Amino acid sequence: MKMDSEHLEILSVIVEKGGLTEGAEALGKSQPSVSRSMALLEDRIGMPLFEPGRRPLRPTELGATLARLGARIRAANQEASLLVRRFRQGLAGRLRVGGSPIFMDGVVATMIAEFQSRHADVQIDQSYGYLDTLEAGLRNGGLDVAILPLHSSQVPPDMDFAPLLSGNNVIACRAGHPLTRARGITLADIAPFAWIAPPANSPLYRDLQRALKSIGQEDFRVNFSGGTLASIQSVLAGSDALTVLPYSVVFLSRRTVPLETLPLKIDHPDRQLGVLTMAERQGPPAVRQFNAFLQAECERLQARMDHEQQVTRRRG
Amino acid sequence: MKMDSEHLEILSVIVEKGGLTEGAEALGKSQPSVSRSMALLEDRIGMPLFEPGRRPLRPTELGATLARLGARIRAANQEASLLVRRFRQGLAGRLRVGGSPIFMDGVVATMIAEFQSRHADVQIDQSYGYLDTLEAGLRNGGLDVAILPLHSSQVPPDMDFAPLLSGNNVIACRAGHPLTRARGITLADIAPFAWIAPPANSPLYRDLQRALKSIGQEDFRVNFSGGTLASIQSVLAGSDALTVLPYSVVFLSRRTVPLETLPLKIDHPDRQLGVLTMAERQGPPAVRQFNAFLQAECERLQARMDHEQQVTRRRG
DNA sequence: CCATCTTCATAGCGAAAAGCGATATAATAT
DNA sequence: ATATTATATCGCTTTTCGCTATGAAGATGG
Repeated sequence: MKMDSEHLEILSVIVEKGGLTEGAEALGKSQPSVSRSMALLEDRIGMPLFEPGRRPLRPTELGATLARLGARIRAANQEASLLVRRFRQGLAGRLRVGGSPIFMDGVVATMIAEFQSRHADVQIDQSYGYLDTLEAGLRNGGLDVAILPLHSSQVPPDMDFAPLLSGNNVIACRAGHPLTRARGITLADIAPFAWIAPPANSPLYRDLQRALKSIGQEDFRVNFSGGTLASIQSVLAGSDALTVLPYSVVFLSRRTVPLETLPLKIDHPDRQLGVLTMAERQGPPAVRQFNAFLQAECERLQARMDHEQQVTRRRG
Repeated sequence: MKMDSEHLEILSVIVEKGGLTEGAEALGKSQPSVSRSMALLEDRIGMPLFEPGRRPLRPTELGATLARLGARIRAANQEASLLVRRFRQGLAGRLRVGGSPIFMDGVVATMIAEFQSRHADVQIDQSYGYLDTLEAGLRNGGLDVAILPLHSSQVPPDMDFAPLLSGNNVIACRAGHPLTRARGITLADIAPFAWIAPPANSPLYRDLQRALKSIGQEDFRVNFSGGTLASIQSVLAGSDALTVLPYSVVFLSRRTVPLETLPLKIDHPDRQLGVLTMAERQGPPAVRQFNAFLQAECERLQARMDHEQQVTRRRG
């Protein structure tokens, strides 16, 4: 014998408030309405919920016990309402974000921290991957957003790509590296130094190949590879090795790691770092909030980077 | 924004069963019905509960979270149904029973133990009092049943009185008391012995006065008064004092306390021990169960007492 | 890649319920 | 006794619920 949860909730309010009239007011309903609801409930269970013939309506033992259960139901319901409200505002939910490792670690992670502080109940699942993996993740619903460097021609037709930052790569080295003292760097200057290579299947690795080829160095010596950004930073800072990194990563890393960029023009790929999402599915509000947040943060970052480059250019 | 608890319950079943069709079946409803309920819920909260365009219907993050809350609601609802069922059968509830102290302690308490073993979840609140207190208790709803000795003329018009046992009083003494050896007891025989008196305002006290008057003894010496049955039994068993008790109390007490009754005919009041209840209000099932139980137990007790008296009479 | 199967959504309709205001009735207070 | 307050009932409309029938859209298997 299933009973109406709504009725139990009404009962709990009536018992709590101590009367039909007050209960009805608290519920935002008319007194006759709740009266009839209770009459219906009493009919269904076939037992009185209130002591008969008492004017300050007093619940029977059964009524009081059911009212307690009604209160439990009401609490769950209110929690549900609250949850929905927070969800709508993007303050709750789950956000599955995947992206290329270096950029995720070097740029996005710092922004996620800030995002979390404003949207405390958004759970973020971060994962790493390159275009094919991320694309599949978006398609099968395992991923809400993907963050990676992409050229507009590579964007699948059923997806949207929102650029965040220019994809400029630079050659990075430790601060105080011998090469940073040279004025005009030549191929011969960099030839002696070993290289730190990103994972062999990463776009960044291909960028490295291409960059070196563009300045005439076909062959290069790799002394470290396969590490995530944290390892790369450590090796970079502790040796005279060189590597190729997105400028944005170097820019942000310098807050904690003493790095510099070599004033060497390399051929950087015609790509932008950006956010790839499914076109139709605009996702839960938390996703939209996150995308908007990333956009804003990256704009600020881009401005700071542009400013610094002007200063550097004036000086150098 | 209040949401329909019923919808949350349906959602929880659907998520649990893994599909609309199976969920509908589990709920005993048609598939279109639950489909529409979910559509309605989605409209109200303005967000999707299920991933769009997926055939083995999969809930969104929000849907899954709400489903958990729905499961909580459903559990409370089921508990309520169970409670009602138990209540209807008189297996749960609260029973407030008041009565005259001696009879409650000596007879009713032994029966309550048996009742509790069959109706485990009936909580019994016992209290003591005489006619006026008990009547008031019944009237103001503080008491479900009252158990006391009453003459039919004393029954208030708005109440019912169900007799349980004849109200015969006897003079009780310890087993092996000097008087029990005498054949025909005279006034002179009992004159030397002191009396244990029930509380001065109790009917039993008036019975004592009346009984002694009926056998010619106007004046009597009281050496113990004011105790409950347990005390009276102890004093009785440990001294040569006499007292007046309902025969049923003496009968049952003999299982644990060595008592006898004097073969002295006393004028016993024209009353019966019985159950007084409000006429209209037939109370919750637990109350009815209890009344019926008392009735049956007392009938058995009466039969045993009648049997014993025949035996005694034949022997004596 | 097409046929088919399963699963879900929609339409249409009758019954039940929930909502309201007006009003009757009953219990307490004065 | 009368006034007051609290609850129950009535008549009515709107919303929701339930069903059957049917359409649409993945998933499946050749």
